[in-house]
Amino acid sequence: MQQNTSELTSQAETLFRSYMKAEGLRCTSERIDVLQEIYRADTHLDADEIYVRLRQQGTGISRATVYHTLDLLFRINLVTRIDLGHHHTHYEKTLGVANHLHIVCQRCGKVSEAASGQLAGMVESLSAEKGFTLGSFSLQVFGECRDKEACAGRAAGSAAD
Amino acid sequence: MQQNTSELTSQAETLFRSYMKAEGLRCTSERIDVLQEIYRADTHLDADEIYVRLRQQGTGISRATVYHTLDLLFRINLVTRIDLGHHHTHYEKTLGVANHLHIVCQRCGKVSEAASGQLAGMVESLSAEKGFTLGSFSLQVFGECRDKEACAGRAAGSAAD
DNA sequence: CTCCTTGCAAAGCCTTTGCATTTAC
DNA sequence: GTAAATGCAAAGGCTTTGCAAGGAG
Repeated sequence: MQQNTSELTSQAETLFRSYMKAEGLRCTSERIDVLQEIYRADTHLDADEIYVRLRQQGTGISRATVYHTLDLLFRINLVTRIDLGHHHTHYEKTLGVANHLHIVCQRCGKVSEAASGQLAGMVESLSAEKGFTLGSFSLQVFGECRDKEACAGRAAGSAAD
Repeated sequence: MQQNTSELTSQAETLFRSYMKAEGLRCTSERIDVLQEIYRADTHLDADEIYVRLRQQGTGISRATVYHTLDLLFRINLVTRIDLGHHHTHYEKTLGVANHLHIVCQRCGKVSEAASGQLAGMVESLSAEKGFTLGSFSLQVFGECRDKEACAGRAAGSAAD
């Protein structure tokens, strides 16, 4: 069911190229770089993390382009926007992982994930009932770790982005 | 099943007072005002909308206090934070409406809601499996209105907050 | 060759913070 | 009376924007 990373990445790239062609937009190397970076990652990233990673790889991309591209990729549903309560947006791939949710501890800030195909199906049918075509969804759960020791060991808010 | 607004508001206020007492914090009129404003509303509001509404009612509250209070109310799970893709946080009451999701059209910006007790139950049990105590959750669906006419009639992005 | 994109730097906007004053308990 | 909370204004940080230069189709 779950596909591997490189398979997903090339699938995303193929889709991206066809969307771009369909809309008369251009496949620049910067856009491909951002797309690949998100699909290579196995977790959610924020705009600056994407920028820094690309710069470290020698790409001369600018922040403005990263933001522009992220908007574009979100619009065509290749990336999903999520809000982990850190007051800035995080992004993650849409393809291949569209059935999970984020569990954020309000005490220590740790972010866990859980997956459920049943959940995805339910979201899909609720959207359909409302006359919507589903692109992507993002579900955040705010609560507290039951394991107080592990939780208390981390500073609130400063934890895992 | 669904409770009326004033009932919910007083329930929230009672809970608020007991939380404050338990933590040695104070029940100021500003905090009560913010809480009431959110529970009176039948939709999600952003920080500035809350600020403006309270000022219009003659309250001399400041923005700083609105933000502080929103953090506090979120921490004790009396309000839920949601991200509708507008790059700033929206807030809504947690009590009485904890089982719904937001459906955001990426073309026209319209926000619809759908409710499902089954969904809430599933989120609850997924959280429990991961060792988490559920406080609140927020689920946003991004997609497109199937009714193209109604959708095209609104400017993208600028619509319903 | 044309028009979309990029990149820089500045502007914008939401949110947080420092500190003196006020206030709940 | 005392610690907590408010309010103001300034700072902070993420994101967007204007415009000239560059590049894909």
